[in-house]
Amino acid sequence: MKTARLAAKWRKLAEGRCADKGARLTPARLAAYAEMLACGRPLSAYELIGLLERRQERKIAPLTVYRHLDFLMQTGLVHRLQSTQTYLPCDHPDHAHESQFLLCSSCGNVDEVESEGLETLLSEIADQHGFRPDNAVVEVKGLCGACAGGEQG
Amino acid sequence: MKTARLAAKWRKLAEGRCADKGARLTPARLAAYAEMLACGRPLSAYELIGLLERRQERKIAPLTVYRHLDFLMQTGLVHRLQSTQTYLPCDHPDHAHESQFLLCSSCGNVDEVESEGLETLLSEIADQHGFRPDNAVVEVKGLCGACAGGEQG
DNA sequence: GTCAGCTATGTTATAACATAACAAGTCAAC
DNA sequence: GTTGACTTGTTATGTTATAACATAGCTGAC
Repeated sequence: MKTARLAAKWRKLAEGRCADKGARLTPARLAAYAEMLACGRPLSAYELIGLLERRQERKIAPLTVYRHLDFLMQTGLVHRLQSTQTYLPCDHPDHAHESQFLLCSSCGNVDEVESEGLETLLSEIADQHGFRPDNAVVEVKGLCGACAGGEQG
Repeated sequence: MKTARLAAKWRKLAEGRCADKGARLTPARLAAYAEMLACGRPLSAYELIGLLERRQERKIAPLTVYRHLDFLMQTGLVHRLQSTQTYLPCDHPDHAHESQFLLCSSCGNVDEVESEGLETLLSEIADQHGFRPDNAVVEVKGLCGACAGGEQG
């Protein structure tokens, strides 16, 4: 199978994470992951299908790719951006974590950040409302430094 | 047009908010809003279409309802839950605000909360990353008090 | 009042996102 | 090498959202 080049470091991390969970990082799954890493920006599922089809020169059914995405999300290698319905490789696949995202409306770049303070505060807020939190979606839209800077002059 | 009953208080608030913006709260828009309020839980666009069709005994095109939803979101009367692709009347339509949501995975109930502290913290985090925030999606999934309590015994 | 221009709505079609059901292949354990 | 679980392929369909264009209705200038 023709796959995008994937830096050894990332492959090692991905394999490690799958091994931890007894999950099989098959060639097809690795190919999807590699393509996402190579792309460097969030992809819709159908964009990913297109890239994989071009790379492998064959048709790939949506369901196939959705299954790969589900797998990669479960292993923590990939995140889904709820507000744009796109998928993005995790920036810190070396450890489990909750993530928050800064999405630039101008260039489309996405910054994945981790803030313990934010998680704590969210827990407190939930607690005040008698709510037992499981996981939180935090996606901030705005302008990244480069785009905001360029705008101001 | 047959529409769901809408408490005078809510209608006044809605009319006020539209008047402020020079926006026209037409019967069709009001009908969509009233249906959402009457329902009391988040609705998908197509669920809303179904309710409106039953109420008015005629076919309604998706685009029509999406337009009403866009209008209601712009005027701040309705929010979209990104993580479930559903729509929910705002709990505090008397003033503009950013909102955070607590979504119960068990009963489907959604609590809309406002936390200045959270907004401040999000701003700080954005700032640390040279990011200029515009708006933030904050949706916490978990169990509401009632459901968490029932589970524990 | 009526005409022009804007806003809202209706209609038909299609794009984009996601899953269901079932068959076939692959891999690991025994 | 057979069994059983997991993975992938195939076809079909469900769900969410928008495009393009026509019609209707309000609004303000005259």
